[in-house]
Amino acid sequence: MLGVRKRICNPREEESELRRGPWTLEEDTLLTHYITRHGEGRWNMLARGAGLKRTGKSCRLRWLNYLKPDIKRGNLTPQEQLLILELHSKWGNRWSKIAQHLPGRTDNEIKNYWRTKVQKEARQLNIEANSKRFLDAVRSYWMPRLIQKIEQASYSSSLTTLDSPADREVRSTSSNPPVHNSSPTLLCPPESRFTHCSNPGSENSFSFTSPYLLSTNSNTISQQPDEILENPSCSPLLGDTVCNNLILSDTYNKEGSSYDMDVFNVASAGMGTHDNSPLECQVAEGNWVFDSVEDTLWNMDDMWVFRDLRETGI
DNA sequence: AAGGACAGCAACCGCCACCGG
DNA sequence: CCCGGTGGCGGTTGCTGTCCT
Repeated sequence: MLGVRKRICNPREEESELRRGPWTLEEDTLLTHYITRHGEGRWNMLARGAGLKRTGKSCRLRWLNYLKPDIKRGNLTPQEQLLILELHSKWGNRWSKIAQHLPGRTDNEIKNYWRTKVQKEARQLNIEANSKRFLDAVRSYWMPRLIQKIEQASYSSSLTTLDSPADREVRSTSSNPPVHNSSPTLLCPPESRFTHCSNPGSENSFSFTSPYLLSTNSNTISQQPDEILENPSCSPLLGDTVCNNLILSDTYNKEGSSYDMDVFNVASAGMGTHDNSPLECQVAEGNWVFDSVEDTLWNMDDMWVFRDLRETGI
């Protein structure tokens, strides 16, 4: 598609011969230099002023999604993925609103993530991507799974820095380390994990590093979720606030979901209200607990083995 | 080695809200 | 109030690289 010219639809476009398709390095340079000198805005004028044969919209998109200096590249962290799941459950496909809470990430990137990763899973499960069933699946399994990863990463990094005898004592008496258990079951039910995450200052808890907390430590973050900003009762324990708002807001504690991860019937957790196709969900070969902490990219494929009961005839 | 399938993602499109004349 | 320009947003497309057979 390189160098593809826009279809000539009217005399004005014929006159300007607007370019389409991938941007060249030269175009990027022109746009960047022009914005550096003159700032953003008035994109149609900007495009002409910069000598670009592009629409203002195209220039805006290129700048916001690719050229802007604070754009963060690379895979989404588990924290970011967790945040996306939570915010999407609240706001739906409000990508730009969600992106406001992920510094350096664009709405386009988040949208692509959702479509390629999350919706793909929904298709494989034969669940409507925005259905209540899927929302429940996300809340009940994928989000706790991400939290687990975050916890593991946090604990792992803390081990590398904790080396005094006192620290070792704390470690040896801690009730919360991610014990390497050979059983493919949860170390503890999500409720208890959330409990100790709600007390981040405790000396013997390994802290759950919430995405909001991380964001607060970032130089670029300027916003927090609306609830936190709007609800004065959420302070002063930020970790507590985060946990309550982020995780325990809805179905976790209310629905009495079964957390027996060996075999889980989706319908028993309040799902299956939209169709009558109960799914059997199994944790894939112990991955729930012992995934490599270095595996920072959340791979849903290794999380669950779903079988449609209709196929198995159970 | 070749080519088909698939995933990831940059870019485009259409719609809509806002704003100034 | 109307209208045209502009920008923002969500949905969609299609190119490219990678994996698989």
